[in-house]
Formats: sequence, C-alpha cells, structure tokens
Amino acid sequence: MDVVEELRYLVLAAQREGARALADVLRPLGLTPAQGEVLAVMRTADAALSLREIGERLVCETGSPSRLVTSLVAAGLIDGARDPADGRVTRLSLTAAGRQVAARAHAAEQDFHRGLAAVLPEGDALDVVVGFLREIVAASPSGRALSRRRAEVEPAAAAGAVDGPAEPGPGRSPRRAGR
Amino acid sequence: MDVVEELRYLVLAAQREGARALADVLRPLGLTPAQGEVLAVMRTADAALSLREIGERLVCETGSPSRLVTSLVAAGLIDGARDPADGRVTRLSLTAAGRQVAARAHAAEQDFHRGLAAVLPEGDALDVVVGFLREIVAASPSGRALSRRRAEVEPAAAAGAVDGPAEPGPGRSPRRAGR
DNA sequence: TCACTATCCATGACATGTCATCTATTGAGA
DNA sequence: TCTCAATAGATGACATGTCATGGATAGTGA
Repeated sequence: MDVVEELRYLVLAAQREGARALADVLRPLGLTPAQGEVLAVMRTADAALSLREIGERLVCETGSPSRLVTSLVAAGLIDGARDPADGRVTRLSLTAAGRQVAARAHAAEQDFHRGLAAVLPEGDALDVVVGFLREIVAASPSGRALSRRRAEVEPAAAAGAVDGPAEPGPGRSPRRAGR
Repeated sequence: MDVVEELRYLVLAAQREGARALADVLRPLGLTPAQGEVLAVMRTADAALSLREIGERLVCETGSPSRLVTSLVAAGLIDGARDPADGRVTRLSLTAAGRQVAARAHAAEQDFHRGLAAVLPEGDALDVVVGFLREIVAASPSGRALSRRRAEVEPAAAAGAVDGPAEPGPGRSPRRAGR
C-alpha cells in the first residue's frame, strides 16, 4: 500500500471517526452533523441566505441543499419564504428556537473541539496538516466554501488564504492538471 | 473558526473530493468506492474471508458489511457460502470475473494515486500528515483495519506502526480519555 | 443435558451525499 | 414582445453509513 493510497484511507478513517464523535455530541440536541453545519452557517450570517448561498458555504456541499434545509424547516429551526424580488429564490433565516439550538450546538462543538485539541499530537504537525489539506482542497467547491466561511467570521485570518480564481464554468471544478 | 474546527472541515472536504474523484475512476468498472475497497481487501486475501473478517479490514467499517458484499455477490464478482464447520459464518471469495475486475480496479487506482502524487504538495509535509493521521485514528476500528491491511501486504513496513492493545470489549472502542 | 451467553449475519429505518431530471422564474438579446 | 438561455429549487433514484433489532448457530459452564 503506497503512501498516497494510505493517505486516502487515513483521511476516510479520520473523517469517519470524527463524524461519529460529532454525531454523539449533537444527538442530544436532535441534530445530525450536516444539520449542525447548516445552523453554524446561518448563525454567523448577517442576513437571510438563499439555499444557493447556504450551499456555497457548506463543506458538505450540494449546490442546493434542499432536503437538508427542509428538515430544519420541519423541525421549526429555520424559516423560509420566496423572495418577492426574485421568485426563484427562497430566503432562509433562523427562528427564535433555531437561534437557541444553534447557540447550544456551537457551545457543544466548542467543547468537542477543546477535547479534541487535548488529544491531538503536539507540536507543529497540526499546522503542517492544516496547511497541506488547505492546499489540496483549495480549488474545490468545498474548499472554497470553507475559505468563504473563514473570511466571514475572521476576515484578517482568512486574508492569507483566500484563493484568487473563480470556479471555471458550470458544475464541479476540474481537478488540477499538474504542477 | 479555530484550527481544530477547521481541521475537522478540511478532513471532510478532502474526503469528499477524494471520494468523488475515486468514484469517477471506478464508475467505468461498474464499482463504487466502497465496493472497490471490498475487492481490494479480497484481492490481497490468502483465503476465503468471512463477512466479519472483511469488515475488520475495511476502513468503511460496519462490523458486518452484509449489504455491501451482497451487492458484489449479485454482480457476480464474489461467491459466498455458509461454512460447514460453523453455520453462523459465510465464507466469501472472488469469482473469476471478480478477480479480473479487482485487478482492473487496482490498476485504475494505481493510476489515480500516481496522478494524485503528482499534484500533492512537495516536501516532507506528506509524511507529517500521514504520521499525524495515523496517530489520531490509531485506537479506532477503522485505524486498526488499516493497520491490519498494511500488515498483510507489507509486513516489514507495518511493523513500525502496529499498535499494541486489542480493542477493549464489544462495540465501538472508547475515545481516548486524554494525555 | 440444558440454560444462558456470545457470535454471525440479515434486515429495518433513517440520514445524507451523488447524479439526474423537471418545473418555475428571471435575464438577455433580437 | 417573444424566444431562448440561465438560475433556483424540488424531487426521483440509488449508494452507503449508522444504529438498532432479530433469527440462527455455536460455545460455555453447571
């Protein structure tokens, strides 16, 4: 098993274990990790967002996360209505209950991250890993979603990492051709 | 967004993009990434494996990946029969067609890994990332599955990374309590 | 021999990501 | 004004991971 193949499986394993752990943390709030991410995006938004705008900020990117958001509307955590200025667009925002659940989810995730920080390997490795992963996802929709999110909550910190070119053409961005 | 939270999203993003790219590679062979992993495990097995034994070697670990394997049986790539020595156990092995598809999937994945290697960031970062991820998944079922796989295909290389303790008790292993 | 526990596997139900198709609405240009 | 293209969102179908339950079989110890 060469090192690139192992990397692929390690990323899958890390994602799996992390998702499972996060699911345990969010379950008492009646949320799944994907729903938690939607609430995190909306919690930090200055204004109502369209489905498309939410999709652009989710790492679990689906372009237009209709069903995921609908589940939160059904749970009473999000309100949505068609935009009178553009009948194609639905504007979504947190309800009062949604703001409360989003705040509790945020607190629970912060606890989770502190616990994770305590057991991650020490030293500079974390920075190397984060830099490495930022680079390999930079050109992808989910990488850009993450950059966008970071720019919105901490503009200065994100300034060094914003990637220039817009996504070319429709659909998924092409994979990098080579160096 | 603190660095641990970003790490979590970056791992998710890297996994997503990688899964999508791998799905593109395997689709012409009529395989999904999860099915490809099952064939990879069986391709390197010396003997017929039980469902449980397959599950222990999969990073997409489910304990007993009944439905995933059933889809490969239905596709004619795997044969299975109850073990006469132990009626609880189903023994599974690749069919002739399965061996052929597994070989082609392996070749396709090797090409994919070479392409990935060409675009990954250069220098020592890859080794740091692999070491870091190995450490954080070491105690989990999927981390042990990966160690097991590496030990089976390259015993010497894996010797330095084999983790000592067996999984305690039934069910998922507990998360590390702290340092 | 028997009762109980453990193991293996199948299946139900749900969440969600992916790919595709479709409807409704808006924008652009002739 | 009208046609065509683009956009936004909904929905269908499928794959698969997760959590749980249940049936069949084997192991253990009294």
